[in-house]
Amino acid sequence: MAYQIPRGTQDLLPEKSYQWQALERTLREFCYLYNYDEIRTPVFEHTNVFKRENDSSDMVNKEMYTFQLENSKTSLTIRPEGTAGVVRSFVENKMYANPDLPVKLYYMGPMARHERPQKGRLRIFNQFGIECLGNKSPFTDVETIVLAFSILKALGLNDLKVCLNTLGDDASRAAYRQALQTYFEPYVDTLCSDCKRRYAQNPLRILDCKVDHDKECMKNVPKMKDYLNDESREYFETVCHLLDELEIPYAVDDQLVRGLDYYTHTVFEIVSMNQEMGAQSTVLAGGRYDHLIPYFGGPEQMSGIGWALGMERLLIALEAEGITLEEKPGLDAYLMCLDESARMYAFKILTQLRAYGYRCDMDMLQRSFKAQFKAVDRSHAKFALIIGEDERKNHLITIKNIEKKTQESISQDQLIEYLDHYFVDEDHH
RNA sequence: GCGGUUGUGGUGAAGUGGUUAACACAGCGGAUUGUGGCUCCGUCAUUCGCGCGUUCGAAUCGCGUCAGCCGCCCCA
Repeated sequence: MAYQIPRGTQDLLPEKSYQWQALERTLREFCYLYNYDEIRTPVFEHTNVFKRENDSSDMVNKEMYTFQLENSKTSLTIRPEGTAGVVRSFVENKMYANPDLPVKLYYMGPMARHERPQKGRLRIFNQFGIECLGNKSPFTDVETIVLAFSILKALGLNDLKVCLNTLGDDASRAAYRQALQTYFEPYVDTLCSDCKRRYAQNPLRILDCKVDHDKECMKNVPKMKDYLNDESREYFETVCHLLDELEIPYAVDDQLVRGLDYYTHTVFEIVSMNQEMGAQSTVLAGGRYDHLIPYFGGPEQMSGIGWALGMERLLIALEAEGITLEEKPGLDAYLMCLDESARMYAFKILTQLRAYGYRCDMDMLQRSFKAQFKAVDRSHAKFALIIGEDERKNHLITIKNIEKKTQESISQDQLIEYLDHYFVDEDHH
């Protein structure tokens, strides 16, 4: 093989494309219902849109596809996530001036991260996400979670777990961070090498370390909730209360620390509990960010919240639960051309059928009668239209109902009427 | 970035140093010049991910490389 697709990328092949279209349709319908509008931002941005000061995440520091063209000083990065570009656009286009805040946006498209591929993880993968910008209210937080949960439920998923936590505001977080460092100080030497690094950089990450998870020192770690100031605690309690009111099931998980550094207050994840998911079972994740809009030059104090779902992972979760969204639909009719002298006649009929809105195709390989009939079967056509020398001479079409195995010859100008009768009157369409 | 595992036609898969690379499915042609899904016959990989090496001889052995899968890290 001379050419092959780059590692960790994949072609969306025709047999799967109907699944994707059905998924995209459902996502758009829900956004329409919740009054979210679509935004499309570039697949690459200036590198500093993603690489922000103080960001310690692997995604930003080790996994970005960053490039610089030979004759250019501009460093560009293929987007590893959707939020930064959307917030950049929100500010750049002064959408914060919209009288009706929050501005509610959704996006979908490919993201690129240089990671080692495995189940549920690709180097180019597709995310669908929403961002709700310019309003800070527990109702807004809950609206986004309800939207997320409703979409996954509507798609048919059952083995779901909604995990929820709060990171508090800056003051709460700083206090907690300090408390963790004080707590872990005597234990630093016993922690894994990654956690030694985390201890200094981002001690919150020690909490969800799998290596150190069962160690003695993990039992009495300080809890975030004990370091929340009143405002942060009340905000989170209201979010929980509203979810209870709406009967959205969730579990508060105080070990939940999102990977991206920009989150504040509410963070959440929806995980598929299905055994077949492999190690990457988080299907959807998001949270509130108080600092991103100001960072990009928008109004101080303006907050946003959003989430993203991995479309490939979602499709894995659906498959794991035996859910097929949509198969390729069969043809209305397949034209069999039995004699080359009749090809033009058949081709005109094909074109006419399409002009009338019928989904059809014809044999182009001059195959045997038998082979053409097999093609009819493979196309799952309702009708086979058999056209040869006799039909052409007499302006006839032999039409065979595949399911009923009945067939008759009709005149060429009766064909549309014949099909309309079948598809419209008998409601087979 | 680290570890494990795999790589033979459109698909599944045998072959572990010796002239023509099993077999099955799918495809195509025919038995049955215009009525399929059954049956039978025929046909379908100058080539075994790619490169280099060992050898008289390599799909089979060695090295390298690329890729798939699974896990770690991390994340959707």
